[in-house]
Amino acid sequence: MKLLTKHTDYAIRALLVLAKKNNLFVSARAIAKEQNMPYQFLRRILQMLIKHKLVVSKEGGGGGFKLNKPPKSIPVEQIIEIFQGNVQFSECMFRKKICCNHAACVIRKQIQKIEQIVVSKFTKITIATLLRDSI
Amino acid sequence: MKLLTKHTDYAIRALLVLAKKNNLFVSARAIAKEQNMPYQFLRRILQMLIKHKLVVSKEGGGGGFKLNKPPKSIPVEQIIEIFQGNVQFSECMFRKKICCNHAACVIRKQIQKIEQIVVSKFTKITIATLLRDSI
DNA sequence: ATTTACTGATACTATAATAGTATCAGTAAA
DNA sequence: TTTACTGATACTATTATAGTATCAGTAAAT
Repeated sequence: MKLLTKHTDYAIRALLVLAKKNNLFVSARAIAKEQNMPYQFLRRILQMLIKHKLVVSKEGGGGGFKLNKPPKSIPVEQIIEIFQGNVQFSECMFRKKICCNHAACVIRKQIQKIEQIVVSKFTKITIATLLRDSI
Repeated sequence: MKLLTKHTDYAIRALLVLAKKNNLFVSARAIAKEQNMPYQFLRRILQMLIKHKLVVSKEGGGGGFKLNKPPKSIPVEQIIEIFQGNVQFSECMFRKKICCNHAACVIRKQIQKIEQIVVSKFTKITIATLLRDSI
């Protein structure tokens, strides 16, 4: 039951680092070192975060990344969506083909309920709440 | 957020078929046909269910499988454990190595809470409750 | 100007998990 | 003795996950 992949996990930790440094640019190198993450892997993750407007970057020496919105506006749910796709409805789908019992499937309905709970939990957890808890 | 793999999904459906047929032996062939599952794949799943004492088998012609306990004593949580391993604590572990921030990790604590909720939900859903809902 | 510290973009590889297939040996009812 | 079944196990295909490597460009510092 792996709820988070490494992508998501690293992304959250990177965003927490940026949140702590407030409005300063922090380089990928510095984040990777502090959080003990593989540098090139982290860089790709940061590129994704830029594409989804969660962070902005500054090129050149002294450049790096900083948050593009307040930590309270970045729910973990959104980060999961970026790196793991839609949280709901991935069950009972198989290779783009909807499972044969789609409409009637009891199991699917139960799973959906649980997924909805998980989503609502992850929506309430934000970079801000994680930051608060980690201090 | 794939909560169930095909193994688990097929296992649940197979157990539902057996629950419906009550105390009669049903062959893997018949289950596979009714539920539109790959036959050999299902057979391996049934072997696992035997190993974990959820079903018993009868060899030879007219043989097959039947439940080894009442449907209400088979929570979905147990089936998940059999095919997907322990539901909890799989997060923040990476290749048998515990993540560096193990003790202090805020994210891990939040995930654990959510996992516990998921587990408790899946414990309440049993073959009996699914059967009831499907009629 | 040129070195240095950085990002942008993208191609590549390794490993593990998931899903599915195939085969042979044995059992028991018809 | 054929037929319909299970037991056991080896094999393959596909996808997801994780991680690496490289080249081009930018901008501050010297």
